[in-house]
Amino acid sequence: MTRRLQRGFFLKPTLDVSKALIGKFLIHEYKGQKLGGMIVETEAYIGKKDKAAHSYRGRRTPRTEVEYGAGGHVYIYMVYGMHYQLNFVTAGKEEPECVLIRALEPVAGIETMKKLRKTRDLNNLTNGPGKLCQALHLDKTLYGADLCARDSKLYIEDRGVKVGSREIKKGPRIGIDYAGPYWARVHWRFWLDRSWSRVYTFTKVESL
DNA sequence: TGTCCGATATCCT
DNA sequence: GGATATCGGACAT
Repeated sequence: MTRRLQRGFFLKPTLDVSKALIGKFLIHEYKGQKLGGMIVETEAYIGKKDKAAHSYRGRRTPRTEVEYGAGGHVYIYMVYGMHYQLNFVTAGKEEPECVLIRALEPVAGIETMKKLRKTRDLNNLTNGPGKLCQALHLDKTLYGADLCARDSKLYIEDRGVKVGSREIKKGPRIGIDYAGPYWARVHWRFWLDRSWSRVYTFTKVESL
């Protein structure tokens, strides 16, 4: 049984949504072909109080605007001038919270994704937030897109994969040292322990 | 208008 | 493990 996630899925506490997304399938229909895979790593950004979030203390700019709207919309932006980062808006209106998608296990359209990524290495295809955007051809044009719209080219599927809570590991988020020791340490990153993504994860943790 | 620097990836040694 | 590519948002001037 496969079904697309509907609005209600995203209108919940952001940490819950971050964990619930593990094991779901992110699909982008690009040039008539499905590209995507199973979500295996996420991070929560809980606006207002979270110093690591773009919407810290309610910062509201053209970039963060979509975070103040309804859950289930896409917040995507560029970092370091060359990588995109895919996020989903969560929680209620006026609460600027979101989930960053950090890694997938590639499942659909693998050959096309290899071309987009210019690599033959399956283990290097979607194991990072910038990499998965390149593999699925996600860019600024998707800013504000509605994952729950009937005609959306980007959506999340529940394909019936069961993930036990014990299989979900958690740890500090990546690359946010600027947020100070407290926010850099909260365990708001989640990953599927059975996935190869743990290799990526553990490497990064060692370097913290 | 100008400056700073980031929720990274890659290539090199 | 270290350098560096390369854009544009945020905020100060």
